[in-house]
Amino acid sequence: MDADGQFGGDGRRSWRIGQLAEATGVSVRTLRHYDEIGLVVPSSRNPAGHRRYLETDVRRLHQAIALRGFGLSLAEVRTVLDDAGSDPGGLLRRQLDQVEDRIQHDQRLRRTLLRALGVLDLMAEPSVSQLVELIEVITVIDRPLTPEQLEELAEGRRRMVEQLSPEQLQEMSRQRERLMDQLDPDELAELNRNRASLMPPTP
Amino acid sequence: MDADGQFGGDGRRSWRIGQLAEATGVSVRTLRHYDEIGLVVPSSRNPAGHRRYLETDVRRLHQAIALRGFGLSLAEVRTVLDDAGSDPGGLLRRQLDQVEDRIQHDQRLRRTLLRALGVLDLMAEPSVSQLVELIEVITVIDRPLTPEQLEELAEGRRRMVEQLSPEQLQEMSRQRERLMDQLDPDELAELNRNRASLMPPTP
DNA sequence: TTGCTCCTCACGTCACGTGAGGTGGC
DNA sequence: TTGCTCCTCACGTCACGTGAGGTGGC
Repeated sequence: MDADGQFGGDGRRSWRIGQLAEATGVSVRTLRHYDEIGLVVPSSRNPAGHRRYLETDVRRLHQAIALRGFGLSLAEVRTVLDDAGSDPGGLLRRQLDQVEDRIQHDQRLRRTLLRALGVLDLMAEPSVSQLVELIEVITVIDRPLTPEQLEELAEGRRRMVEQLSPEQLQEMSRQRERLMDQLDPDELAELNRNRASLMPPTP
Repeated sequence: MDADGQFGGDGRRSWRIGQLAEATGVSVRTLRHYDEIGLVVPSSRNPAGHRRYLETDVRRLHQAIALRGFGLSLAEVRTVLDDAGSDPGGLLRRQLDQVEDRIQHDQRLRRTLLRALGVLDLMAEPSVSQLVELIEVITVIDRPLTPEQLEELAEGRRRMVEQLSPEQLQEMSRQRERLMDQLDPDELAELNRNRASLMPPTP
């Protein structure tokens, strides 16, 4: 039986590019790319020029995929695999720093988005232009709203509500419920805290 | 005084591209790029072809920068600013989902890196090739090490230590301290927990 | 013999960075 | 007059995706 592989004269298993892609979850194009840049070059080709990957190539590929998963660029992956006397502890340490920075940044972004969702809910018929103003308020000012801004929001809401038909009002409340339903309890709690924090501090 | 701006016949302030870049923190090239793709096009040019940004352009730019900060692509920023009847709540919601996914992914990666740093510390003279094997063990297997693997690590350590001079041993311990010093208390605690969890469960 | 897999170009993507070579403005 | 700022090409980056057009393998 030799359905998913092939054995050379030396008895060692070899892989076709498609089989290897399937087995590792990367694309055939990716394998060709790694070959092109010399990162993972198949040990041989068959007479027709088809790539034949041997065990040693497969191992190197697995290593490359793992390192890439650590966030290394392909150039960095190459220097590590070719061991340019680099320092593994420092390498991991730098990667750790990068991930932690990105987590920090994303957590700030997450809070901003939750805050924006909170304010959006205060507004009547939040049009995109209003959203954009809101974003400016939140990101540029990044402070609790002034009483005037709150009044402006409330006034806009009143004006809109007056002009809406009962059906439109119902639709709005349905939309709002849908939005709230999509938030998990943690997010909802944070959103409510944010909404409260938008109000200027009571003296 | 007209040192950092210019007023047209209609009395409205206009900005030169360099001033605007300075004020907003984006590069001049970025402003030219936004002009090229029609995202933020200056309202006019002076006779020599120099871009003149008016207040309205500056506002649009601020909005674009804010939306880009939310992780939108420039194409998405454009559709939002040009209001293709898009739905702001859903937009924010999708962005929130994306950030939360990325946070999850990065937190997993962070744990893997900490785990790898922990194992690295168990090894003697961690060469890059050992690091790479380690990575395979951690990412592919992702389970506590077997007694055999632990013994292999310990054996490698013993063999290395035997061959090292006292100076080399001292240098190694210095390096290890430096590595540990760079970790904050939270990370150290997690690393120690990880190191403990690498051992197979005691029956 | 027929699909299926493989091959090599080669252009496209995304958001700009980076010169090259030249002209206007204070 | 001298810098400084501005201008327009136009290629480079990064890790592939996506055809186009053709050939080998089971």
